[in-house]
Amino acid sequence: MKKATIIDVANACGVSMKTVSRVINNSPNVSEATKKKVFAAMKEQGYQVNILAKGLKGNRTNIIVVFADRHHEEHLSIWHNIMLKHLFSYAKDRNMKIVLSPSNSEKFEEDETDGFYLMASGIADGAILLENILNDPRVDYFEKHNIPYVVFGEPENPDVPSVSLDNFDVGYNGGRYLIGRGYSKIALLIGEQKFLSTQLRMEGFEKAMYGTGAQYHIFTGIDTVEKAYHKSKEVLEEYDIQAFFVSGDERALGVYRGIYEKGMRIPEDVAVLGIDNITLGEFYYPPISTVAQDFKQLAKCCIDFVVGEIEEGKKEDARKIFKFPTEIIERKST
Amino acid sequence: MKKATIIDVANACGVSMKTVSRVINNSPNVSEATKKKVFAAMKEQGYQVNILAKGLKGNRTNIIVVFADRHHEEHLSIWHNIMLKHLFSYAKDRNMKIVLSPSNSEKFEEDETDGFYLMASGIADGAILLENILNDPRVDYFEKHNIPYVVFGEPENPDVPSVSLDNFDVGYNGGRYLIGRGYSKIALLIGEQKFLSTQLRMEGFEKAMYGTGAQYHIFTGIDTVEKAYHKSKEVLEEYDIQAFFVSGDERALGVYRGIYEKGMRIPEDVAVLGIDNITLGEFYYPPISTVAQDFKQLAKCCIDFVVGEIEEGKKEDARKIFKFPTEIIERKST
DNA sequence: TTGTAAGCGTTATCAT
DNA sequence: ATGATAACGCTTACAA
Repeated sequence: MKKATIIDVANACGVSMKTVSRVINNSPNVSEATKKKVFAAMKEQGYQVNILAKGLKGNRTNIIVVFADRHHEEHLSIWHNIMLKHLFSYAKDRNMKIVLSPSNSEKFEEDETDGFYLMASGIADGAILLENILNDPRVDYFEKHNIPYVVFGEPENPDVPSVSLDNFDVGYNGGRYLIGRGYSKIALLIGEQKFLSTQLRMEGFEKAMYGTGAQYHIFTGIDTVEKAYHKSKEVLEEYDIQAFFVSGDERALGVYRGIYEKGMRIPEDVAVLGIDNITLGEFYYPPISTVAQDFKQLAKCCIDFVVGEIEEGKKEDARKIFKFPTEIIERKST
Repeated sequence: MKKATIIDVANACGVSMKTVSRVINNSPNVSEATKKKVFAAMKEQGYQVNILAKGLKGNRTNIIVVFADRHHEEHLSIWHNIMLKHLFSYAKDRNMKIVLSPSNSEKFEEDETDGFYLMASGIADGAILLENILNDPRVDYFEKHNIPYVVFGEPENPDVPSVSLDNFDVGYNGGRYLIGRGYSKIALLIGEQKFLSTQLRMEGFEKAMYGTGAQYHIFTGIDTVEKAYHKSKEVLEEYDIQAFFVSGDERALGVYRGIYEKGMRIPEDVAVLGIDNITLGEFYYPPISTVAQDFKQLAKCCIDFVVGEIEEGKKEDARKIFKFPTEIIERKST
């Protein structure tokens, strides 16, 4: 069955294609009568606007692409699930379509298989980059071609529009909280040090430790559940630790296993504090205390920024760095 | 900066646009010399094919859309993460782009925000529906418009191309395994009964129990971690249970919590067997035994089927129901 | 209020 | 082996 075009609809109700076009885009100058006729014919024929044709003319497609990096191949985490949920749902409120596409920052230009191709063709009006890559060449592309975008993550470059947690605050908040709860021998398990977010979290944490007399150890490069598991066992063997502060609730589950395998209890023998507040964390045993982020607000901010630029164009003077505070959610692991 | 078109490239090297088009699509009749020239000009100008224009001409875009249903709003689970990872990665091998889009089977036609719009515009060559919905109207759309697609999930209708686990086998395998391990008081926690996959798993499970003298209880409607948690506590209060068989490793984590909160141990007091083999399951405490599916093969099958139809058209006589066996992975929870 | 014609970037059909 | 020209479905001048 062939799809109905604007011309089919026009013929069906004896008007020109332009009139149909006007109705679709609800231009002001159409009589109510013809409008009715046209709508009827559209429904009758199951007509749907062809975004391809619309986009080819350089018009808005109302599509925003979310790029999830495929650096580690294992690209989607529980964190992504929650973020995407809010992204999808808020985009709908803003009358935008969202698609998720994998993309590799390293060779997006040659690779026809890379989701970035969608941008080059004008299929999408804007983009959200999940995960900030150092000196991401895609950012240059966006800038060069004046495409609205925002990166989610700690901005390395203040000229890049970004939405992120206040990562210093994450480390500081968590550290203060643990000190406040009376823990004074703490291990921080955190991701790769090359990321600014990692560095800031570390700095915040150290600031919180400063002057408290607490003993602390920082272990970087812990970016998978598996590494978190192994490292936690190692740490428990070598150090006398009262609490783990783990960057990422998901990874914290590995730490739970490590602790239990050492025959210790949570929180009686060792406490665990996570980061993120993923839904699943409430069902760990015991439910994990965590440095929570407001996913909904974060997602809203990303979409609002990009849609704003799509609708009103880029403005030189506009604010483009957004940092959000975090909040401690105390459950049973501390 | 304006994007380079085929005409820009053509002018740059003094050939016609058609010749450039030939080079892009590597048609046979082009001399090596011009081919070289054209490639050079393309690189020089940073030329990338415009999928929009290509698609408008009715040609292949090499895009496959994966639809994740937004029935429960919380659409993406850990299961999806793993499946998507393999879908993305195998699609790349097949030289296809994949995008994920949310879509609601109920009102995909009116809702401009629904990812289904991508299909209607011919942006994508084919589709994969994750999660099988009863009498999904989108399936009718695909059939009517002759669009290649496959649904992942137990086929309710044998005319619908589908890829799924052998769900009877899932229940049977798991049940047999538990019996074999000596458990004779078993609770099965499983999703909504309206789904055929649920029914088949139940049937398989009951078949495995049949004649063994085992006592078993089946609880349906357990489709979230939270429900699994509450139900497990309830069950432990009311019944004398030796093992839980939980549909979904992710939900099984809730059962772990329920068991521990009752002061029991896994597997000494109660065993737990999951389904899926999600990566995280290895880091539960104790690591969960599970009825495993071969995600990679499943993903491959989906892509191969859809790409096959895209390339060779639909064939009436072709096989279109694919069922895959499962395998027990024994870890420490049983 | 409505219609006509040109063009967006590509590929297909003819020619040469 | 290469090139001119017409589509594809839509929007946007510009007319009427």
